[in-house]
Amino acid sequence: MAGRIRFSGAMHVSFNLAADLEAALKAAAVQAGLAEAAAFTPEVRTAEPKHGDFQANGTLGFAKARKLNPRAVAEQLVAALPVSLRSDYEITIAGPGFINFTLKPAALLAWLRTFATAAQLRAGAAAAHAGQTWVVDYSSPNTAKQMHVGHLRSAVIGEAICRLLAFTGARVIRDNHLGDWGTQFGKLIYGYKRWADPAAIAADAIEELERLYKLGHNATPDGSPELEEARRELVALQNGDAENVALWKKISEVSLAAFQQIYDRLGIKFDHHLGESFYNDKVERVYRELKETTPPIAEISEGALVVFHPEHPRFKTQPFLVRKADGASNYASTDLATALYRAEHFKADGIVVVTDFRQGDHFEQLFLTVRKWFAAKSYRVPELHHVTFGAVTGEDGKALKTRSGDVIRLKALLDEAVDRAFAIVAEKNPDLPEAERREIARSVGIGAVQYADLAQNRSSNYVFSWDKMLALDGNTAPYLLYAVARIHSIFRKAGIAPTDAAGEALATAPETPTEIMLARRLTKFPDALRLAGETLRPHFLCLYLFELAGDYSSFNNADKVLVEDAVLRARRLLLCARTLLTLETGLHLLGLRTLTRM
RNA sequence: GCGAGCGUAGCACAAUGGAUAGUGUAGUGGCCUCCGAAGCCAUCGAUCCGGGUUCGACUCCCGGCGCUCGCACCA
Repeated sequence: MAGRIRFSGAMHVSFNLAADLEAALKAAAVQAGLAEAAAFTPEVRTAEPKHGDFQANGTLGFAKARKLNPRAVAEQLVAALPVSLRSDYEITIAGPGFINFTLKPAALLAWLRTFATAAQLRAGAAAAHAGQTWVVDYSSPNTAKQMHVGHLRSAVIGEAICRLLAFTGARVIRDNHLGDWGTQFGKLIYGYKRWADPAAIAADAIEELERLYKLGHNATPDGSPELEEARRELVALQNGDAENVALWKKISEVSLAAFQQIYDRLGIKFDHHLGESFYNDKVERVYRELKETTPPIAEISEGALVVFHPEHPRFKTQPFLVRKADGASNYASTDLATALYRAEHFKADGIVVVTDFRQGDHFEQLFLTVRKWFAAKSYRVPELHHVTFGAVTGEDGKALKTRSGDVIRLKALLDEAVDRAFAIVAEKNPDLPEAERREIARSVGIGAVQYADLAQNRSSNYVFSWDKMLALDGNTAPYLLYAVARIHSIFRKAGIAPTDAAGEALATAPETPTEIMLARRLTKFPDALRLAGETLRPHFLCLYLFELAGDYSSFNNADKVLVEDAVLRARRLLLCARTLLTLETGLHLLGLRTLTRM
């Protein structure tokens, strides 16, 4: 994949230019005969535009550690770089010893010509996870309950991660790990059998199930005979009682149907819905295997089966409760069984679980346990990642809770987003047909909600506010979608398709400051993909796309595209086409739908 | 009590140990006989406190302060 960079002559243009520079500088260190050249890491990074396209920082540390002059080392390295590379970049040594690389216009043009389609971008990016299988566990709501704003982040972030992994070469398995088993079903069945209203179920099943759960919960206080009855319902369910199993299945079905309506709006389609119930008969093997290793990984403590991690400062005393004292399974039991299933059945190379940060301890203990267990049994250990995010909180700064009574439902949030977007479309573009305005409002409104969640990295909590989540100005989805729509508009006016490459042959290298700025930004897409994919943090891609849209807007404002001069026009149309390609590809990776008009 | 995450302009965020800490929004001042003003240009304004490591610290380490959360049978 890597290989030497060649914009001229050999006609090979690499996708990830930073990676090529890294390799070239490493080779140059050997070529230049530097002492301990093998220990030299160039540390090539994308640079601030004012400094160039890429910068190598590695000479500073390398030189200092060996009491050499960093600038002199940098000079030697640059002199040892291949001629082809030196003809593609302006190379300067700056400050204490940074090596700055700025792509020359001809090299920019060569890169833009080479990566002209989504398939070509994908082929370039696919090396990162080629041949790997990744299971992504996200959304994972509890059945019989409404999805509320607290469920949004896992769904949106999880889907973006799936798409990023798939684009960078992985086979991705989307698994919705439903909370469809456990003590709450005893109370729900108790309530259902007494107070279920068939008409209400037909109208809005989840609404009715929530009402029945609350009734069941209130009717079964701690220590009451009613609670004992609810427990018997649960035991009956777990022992395969026909009536309760049928009821449970119905609850799962209507819940899933309701969830799917939300998923459809967010562009999410799961491959599997293997909830906790699926692992009910798979926990015995977990208990057995954790006990039969030498030394045993799990032990009995206070009647429960627990795992301690003596090497860990906290988990040497804080137990991981794997089986309850009454013999019942819990969250840890099913999660252990889940990890094994994913490793064995899906042959996962990587497992990603997307939940809020409050479950951090649980997953840290889970992963520690899985690694020991798999190692002891000689199972292959997949990469294990807990992707965390901060909780969405209410005005009081406390986490939003389902029982608080004033939850904001996901459906209502999405409806509100679409309504707000519709009001703006109607105002800005009253001439569009009603149906198209509705369609635009759907993409803009839902996209704004998705983007608001994806654009920030912070795992700190944020206070829920309609205005913040539904903002349509500034660094938001509408800004990016607007740039896309304007580019489509130009191609409509020009009477050619953005993918029509025929006219591109005339295009020359970028010349004006805004053309060059835009072209340089386009070549950074590989690095944004790499960064977002490696760290499982989609906000790096958001940041890149926002900057790209900004550069495009400046270009669009400064340089007219549809001019008489055929060469100039071709040059600018090429930039428009590649910007469109990159923005659309990137936005689709985030799970957004793009528009040709808005 | 033990532990984890977070603390950056009025507000909301960014910065993969690098150069003069970037953006949005709010404020101020400009730009539509010119491919879409949901836009562009300019300007104002910030790293919680104290040490340390480093050529270089918002970032890493130590000690405080503040907020949120987790710590035995919920998920």
